[in-house]
This record gives sequence, C-alpha cells and structure tokens, in this order.
Amino acid sequence: MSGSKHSNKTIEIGESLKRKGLSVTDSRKKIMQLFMQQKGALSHSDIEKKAGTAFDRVTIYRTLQTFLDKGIIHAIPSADASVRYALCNDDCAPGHHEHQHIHFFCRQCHQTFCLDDIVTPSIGLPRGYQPQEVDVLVKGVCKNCTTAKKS
Amino acid sequence: MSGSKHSNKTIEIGESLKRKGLSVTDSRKKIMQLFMQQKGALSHSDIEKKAGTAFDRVTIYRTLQTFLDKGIIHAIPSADASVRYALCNDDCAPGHHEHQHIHFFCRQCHQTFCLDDIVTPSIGLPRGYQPQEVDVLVKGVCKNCTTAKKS
DNA sequence: TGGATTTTTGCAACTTTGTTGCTTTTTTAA
DNA sequence: TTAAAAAAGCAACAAAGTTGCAAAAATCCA
Ligand SMILES: [Mn+2]
Ligand SMILES: [Mn+2]
Ligand SMILES: [Zn+2]
Ligand SMILES: [Zn+2]
Repeated sequence: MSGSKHSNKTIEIGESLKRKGLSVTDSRKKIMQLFMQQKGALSHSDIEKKAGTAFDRVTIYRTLQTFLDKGIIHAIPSADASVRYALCNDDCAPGHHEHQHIHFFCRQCHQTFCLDDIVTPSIGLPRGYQPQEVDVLVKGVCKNCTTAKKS
Repeated sequence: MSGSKHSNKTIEIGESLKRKGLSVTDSRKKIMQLFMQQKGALSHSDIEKKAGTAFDRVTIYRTLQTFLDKGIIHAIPSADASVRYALCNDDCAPGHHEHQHIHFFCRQCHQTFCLDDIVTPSIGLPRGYQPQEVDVLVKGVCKNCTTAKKS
C-alpha cells in the first residue's frame, strides 16, 4: 500500500465499474474489492460480515442485484437455500451470462469455488427436453483442505 | 382425515412411513401424498399452499426435515434460494442419500423434475480435489411445455 | 381395550432475510 | 460550479425460518 490517496487497484476497480456502465460509489468499490480478494464465492451475509457496518443491508442487496444484471457476478446454486456469488471472468454481458465452468463446494472449509478450467459436460436428455443451461455443483474436499491434511 | 374410510393409497402411505420408522400422523400422510401426486418437485411454500390451513407452518418445516433425515425426500439445488424437494426413489437410507440422477428446471412452467434415468456424468477435477457428490441442474424447456407448444 | 409413555403438533415469541417507498446524499455530465 | 440523475440510507414492512413449551395424538404393553 502506498501513502497516496489511490492505490492502483482502486483505480482499476473504478475503471472496471465504469466500463460496465456503472457509476463509481464507495459500496460498489468495496464489494467489488471483496470479490477480488476472495478465492471462494461470497454470500450476502459473508459480505455483510466483511464489510462491517460500512454499508446498509439494503445497499448490499441492491449492489448484488446490479452486479448480476450487468454480468459482473453470477449466482451459484446450492441445496441449502444460501445463494453464493462469484465474479464472472468470461465476457458476461448485461442481461446475458455465459458460463461453462463447474462449481465445487468443500464440505470441510465450506467454501465454494469456480473451477474455471473444467467445462460443463453435455448431458443427454430424454426426447422433448430442450436444455439451455447446465449447472454442475460438485461437493467434496477442496485442494487446500486436502493438502493441509496430508502434511 | 380420520374417518372410517381408507383408500388403498392411504394404507400404502401409512405402511411406507412405518417402514421408515416413523409414526403415522395426518400431516406426514398428507405431505407424503402431495409428493406422490406431484410430477415435479415441491418447495416449502408449494406445500403450504397445497395443504391449505390444515397444518401449521412449523409442522411442515419439521416434517420436511424428518423426511430428509430418513431418506424419504431429497433437496434439489437452485440458484434462486428456493430449495425444492422430491421423493427419493433409490434406496436412500437415514443419514445417507445416494442419488445419481440429474434435475431439470423448466423456465416456462417453473417446475423442477427428477430425470431418474439420466445418470450424473463423471467430472474430471484438478489435482487435489476429492469429489463426493455431483449435482447437475439443467435449465431449459421441459417435455410437457415443448409438446404443448408444438401443437 | 385402557392407560402410561413417547412422539408430534400447534402456538407464541423471536430472529433472520428480503422488499419497498421515500428522502438525503453522492455522482455524473454539462 | 451547478443541475440532473443515480445511489445510499432509513424506516417500515413482509416473508422465511427457529425455538421452547404445553396440549394433543400415536405408540406400546399389560
Ligand atoms: Mn462460477
Ligand atoms: Mn431428484
Ligand atoms: Zn476446503
Ligand atoms: Zn415446463
């Protein structure tokens, strides 16, 4: 961290928001930063905890919705009613997400990861079913937790 | 529900609950029946609507939890924070669900179906990741909606 | 079948999560 | 620098989920 008013990263984040057609505000910068710092995905309540009292709950809801709309983040399905979000790294556009990667939920550290290099398989469906999108969620033990245990 | 008349189905449902080691109550019979009548999966609120004022909300929560624990139903992941449930038709045991099938969410009728004949693909993961379970959720247009449109 | 024992239910009170309308503040663009 | 537009904060509300406890029902056994 330099002593100057703006680090490079802050400038980058601001630029990135502008490129998506969004005005640059403290909460958007902060939430974007949280996603960038984070290896795993974040839920609403994760963000609330990490952001502390800095922002109103409502602002977080609205920011997440905006980021979803603009194709900045995507929602990751889960079976426990707690949706998590992660940055889109493909070129997702406003109104259209295009993700081919799968997600991994670690039962040990309870983090969810985007495995960007693992492409979703094509699924053979019964006659009449028209697929538009495939979500794959693998549960197990993640890389970090596996190697941590070994040593 | 406790009249003198018992249909075959009612007896079957009671037997089925007993086999799972559960006592037979009105709410469990009713909720079990709803799942059996239904082609698609049911959310908590679906059940609340269909059951009307017959049961307390809390009873529905507890019944769903019990059915999950006993391996009678399974939870289906979704990206919109509304978990749906469907009957297990494999031999799921208390404490252990074993499902190999995929799920299909129809964007037109908003129903979720178990495609019991479509087996989950095996996914090649990066080194260090240990998979234990694979959930596949395909979104698109279901068979019913496709054929309905054609005619 | 009756009645003690165990289990489940309903209720109330509460927490958490999510939504909406409105006012003030901040950001943007001229 | 200022006017217009957008976002944030606030409050009030609605929906979803949890917990403890007393009443009701189901099970068990003599
Ligand atoms: Mn992802
Ligand atoms: Mn299923
Ligand atoms: Zn892990
Ligand atoms: Zn359909």
